[in-house]
Amino acid sequence: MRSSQPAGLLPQPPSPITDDGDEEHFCHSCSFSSACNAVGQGKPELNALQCLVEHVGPYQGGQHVFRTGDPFRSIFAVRSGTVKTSVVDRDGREQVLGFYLPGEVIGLNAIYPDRFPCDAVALETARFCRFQFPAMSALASRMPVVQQHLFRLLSKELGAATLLAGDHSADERMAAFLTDLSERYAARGFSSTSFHLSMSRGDIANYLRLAAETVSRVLSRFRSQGLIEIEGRELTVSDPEGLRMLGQNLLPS
Amino acid sequence: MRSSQPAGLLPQPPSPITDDGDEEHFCHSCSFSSACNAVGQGKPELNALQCLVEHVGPYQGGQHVFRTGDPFRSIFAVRSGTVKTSVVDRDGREQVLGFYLPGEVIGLNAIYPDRFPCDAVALETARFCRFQFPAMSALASRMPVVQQHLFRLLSKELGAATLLAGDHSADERMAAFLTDLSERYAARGFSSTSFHLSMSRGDIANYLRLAAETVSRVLSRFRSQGLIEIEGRELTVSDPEGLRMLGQNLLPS
DNA sequence: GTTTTGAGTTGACTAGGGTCAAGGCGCTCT
DNA sequence: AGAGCGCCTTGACCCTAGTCAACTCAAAAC
Repeated sequence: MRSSQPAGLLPQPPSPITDDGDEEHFCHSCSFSSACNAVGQGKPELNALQCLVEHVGPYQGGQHVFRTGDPFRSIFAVRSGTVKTSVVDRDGREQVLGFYLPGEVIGLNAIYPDRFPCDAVALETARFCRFQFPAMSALASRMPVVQQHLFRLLSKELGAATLLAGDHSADERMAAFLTDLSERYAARGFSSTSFHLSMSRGDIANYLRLAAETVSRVLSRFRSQGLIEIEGRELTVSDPEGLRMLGQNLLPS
Repeated sequence: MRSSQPAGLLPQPPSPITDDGDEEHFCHSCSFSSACNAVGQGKPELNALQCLVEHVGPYQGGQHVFRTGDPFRSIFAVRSGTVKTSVVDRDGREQVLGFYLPGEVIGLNAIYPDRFPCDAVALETARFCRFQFPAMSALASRMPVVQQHLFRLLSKELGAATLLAGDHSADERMAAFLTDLSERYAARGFSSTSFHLSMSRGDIANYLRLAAETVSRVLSRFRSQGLIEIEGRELTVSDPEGLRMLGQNLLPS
C-alpha cells in the first residue's frame, strides 16, 4: 500500500521535503498516532486498520485533494506538505477555512453533509494517509479508542472554528495566527521560532478575514516593534511571549 | 426518571410552554430522535439507553446549566426553553457562541477538552434530557447508529460554527440569523414566520459580533423595508424569501 | 536580455460599524 | 403612584480596516 498512486499521476522521485521518512517517527507526530498505535500493538485489529489506510500522493502545489460536493468516502491525514481548505460563496468569493500541517486531519466536516463542504488544495507538494470512512467508522465501533479519538478530533476542530468567529482587531488575529502556527509546528517536531509560510499573504488575509494590504501592514508593524523578523515567506519569531500576549483572546485555554 | 429534579429546586406546576408534552411527539422533533428511536424499537438496548438518559430541570431563566471548566460528564438535549452558550475572554468580555432550541443538543464541544469550554445559561425556563457521556460513548460502540448520529451532530455543529466566521455585513448577518432561527423553529414543528425572540438585543449583537445599537438599527431598517414586523421580542417574518436572499452567503448549502 | 506577470508593500482616501450620549418604554419594588 | 432599573431606540461622531492606486521586486516567459 506504500506505493499506491492516484490514477493519472506519475510517480516522482522522493525529495527531502516530501519524503515520508521512517514510519515510526512520522506516526509519532501524527494526530492519529494514539489511534494507530493502539491498533498497531500486536493486536489482530492491525490488519483491519491497514486495509483501510492508503498512502496517496504526491499532489503538486495547486492541485485539489477534494472539491466541494465530492461524495464523502474518506478522511485524510497530512503526511507531508501543507493544505488549504476553502469554500466559495454565491458571489464567487473564496473563503479560506484553514491550513493543515503534517500530522493534521482534513475532511471531518464532511461527515454530516456526507459530501465535502469545501475544497482542499495542496499549497506545496503533499502526501496523505487516506482512511476509508465507512470502514473507519465500523472499526471505531469495535475499538472504543478509535471512536474516542474521532470524537476528540471533531470536538477539537469545533473549538478551533469557534475562536476565529470572535470580533478581534487585525493585530490580535495576526498575533494569534502566528502563535498558533508556531505551536503546531513545535508539536510536530519542527522549529517553533523559525519557519516557512507556505501560504500567500492573500490566503492569510482571507483566512483572518482581513484585506491583503492589512496583513502586509500588520506584519510590517510587528517587525518594526521587534516581535518578528520576516523576509518574503521566511518568518522568525523574535518575541514569542509578546506575540502570545497580543493574541491571547483568540488562543485556546 | 421523568420526575427527577436537580437538588435545591422545587418542582413547579407545568405550564403550556415548559410542559414536556407527550413523549412520542417530543422525541419526534428531537435531534436525537433517530438514535433514540433506533434504540427504542423493542430491542434489548432500550434498557441501556434509559439508564443513561435523565430528565432534568426546570432551570429558571438566568440559571446555569453548566459552567466553563466543569468536568465533562454528560451532554444535554433541550426539551423545552432556550439556552445560550458563551465564553468570557481574558478581558472579561462575554462571547455568545450559540442559542439552542428544543430538540437541539449542547455540550458536544466539551468532548475534546473533557471539560465544558463554555457556560450554558437558560434564557427562559428550560428542561433537558441529560445523557451520561461515557455510557453514551460505550453504547455508541455497540450501536453503530448511535455512533453515527453523534458524528453527524458534531460535524453539523462544525459546519455551523464555520459560517459565523466569515466576514459579512451587519445586514447579511442579521438576515441569516433570522432565517436560521425561522427554519429551526419550523423543523421543530413551530411557526416559521412568527415567533418570540427569547434572547435580548445585546445577546443577538454579541452572537453576531455587532454592537447592540447596530442590531437595533438593522432591525428598524428591515422593518421599514417590509422584510419583518417586530415589536419588542415578538417577530413576524413578512418576506422570508427576501431575508433568505440577503443572508444566503451565510446560510448552509 | 527584455517583457510579463504576480506577490508584496506603502500611501491616500473612504465607509461601515463602533462608541458615546440622550431619551423612551415597560418592568418590578416599594 | 412614583422611583428605579434594564432593555431598546435613535442621533452624532469617530476610528479601524477596506478600497483604490502606485510602485518595487523577483521569477517566469518570450
